[in-house]
Amino acid sequence: MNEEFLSIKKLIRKKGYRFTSQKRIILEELFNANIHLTVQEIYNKVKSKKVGLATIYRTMNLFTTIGIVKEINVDGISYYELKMYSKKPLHIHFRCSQCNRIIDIDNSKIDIKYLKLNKEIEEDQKLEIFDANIMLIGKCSKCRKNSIL
Amino acid sequence: MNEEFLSIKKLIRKKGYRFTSQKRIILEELFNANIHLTVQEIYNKVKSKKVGLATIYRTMNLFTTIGIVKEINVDGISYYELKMYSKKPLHIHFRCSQCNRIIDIDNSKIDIKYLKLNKEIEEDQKLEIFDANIMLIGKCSKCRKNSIL
DNA sequence: TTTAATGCAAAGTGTTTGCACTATA
DNA sequence: TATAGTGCAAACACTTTGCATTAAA
Repeated sequence: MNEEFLSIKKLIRKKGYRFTSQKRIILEELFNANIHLTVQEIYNKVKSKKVGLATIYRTMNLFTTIGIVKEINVDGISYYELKMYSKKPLHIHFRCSQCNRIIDIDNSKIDIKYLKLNKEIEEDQKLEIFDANIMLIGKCSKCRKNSIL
Repeated sequence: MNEEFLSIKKLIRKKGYRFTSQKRIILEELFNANIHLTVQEIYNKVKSKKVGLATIYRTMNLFTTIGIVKEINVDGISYYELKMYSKKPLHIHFRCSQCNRIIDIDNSKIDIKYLKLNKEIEEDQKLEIFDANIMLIGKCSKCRKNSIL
């Protein structure tokens, strides 16, 4: 069990919740996946281990509230990904409208520019930004290649 | 009836759909509102005019497909706003996590910077961006003031 | 007149909740 | 051992769909 895992366990306890075997199993899946998962996807992975669907919903809501995961919503479906201890403080998602794949835009130079832009918005509008959901929609490199062939 | 309205009517016809009284009524509400509306909000405004809920769902799906409206999804609920002929080609939404109000970030300087950043992502990742959903989450100026008092 | 679009109600899908039971602290 | 958390099924909220009817072209 690694350090990050242990400190999440500690956080759950500190907030007054019990660290149940279900929470551990779900958390392990989030660590393994290291990408956004839907409740249904998590359920498919853990149903054999006697974890009910309602528990996953409840757990993901709890994890979102205490800041363990980040929720992004696409076409009415929620995707969750580990937020704490992530190397990426903010990141940009891209959805291909052709193959519906969701990919992360992984480029720290762009992230930094984006964070600067957020700062600018904060000053201009006199507000505070805690978080950002950015979903770009377009055609991914694979689908572009295929349409040329 | 203004020019924009007429060209949307023309577009619907050109795409092979009928311009029904229901589509006209819904379109009028979108013009009046000039802000994101949910299906339920539209329904409350038009139910007295004999427009059914299912028709609004069908119409909003059609309008989204042919590019008349833009759909943004917040916590699983879809909001629609007129897209065509809008002065703003892209715009950034902000949701206050305290009062849950959604506001538009209206600043063309920021929009231009954002569009440039999109160009950069396109080149970096070899993809094409058609559209962007940007939702910033934080505390709005009003709630910030109130929490100081 | 033809047939796309509508209204209604039923079905579908993702999520939440009440309650008896289980297991953590 | 006390009570938060769970599994299950029922309830919920938003959305889609089948079908008879209506109205646009």
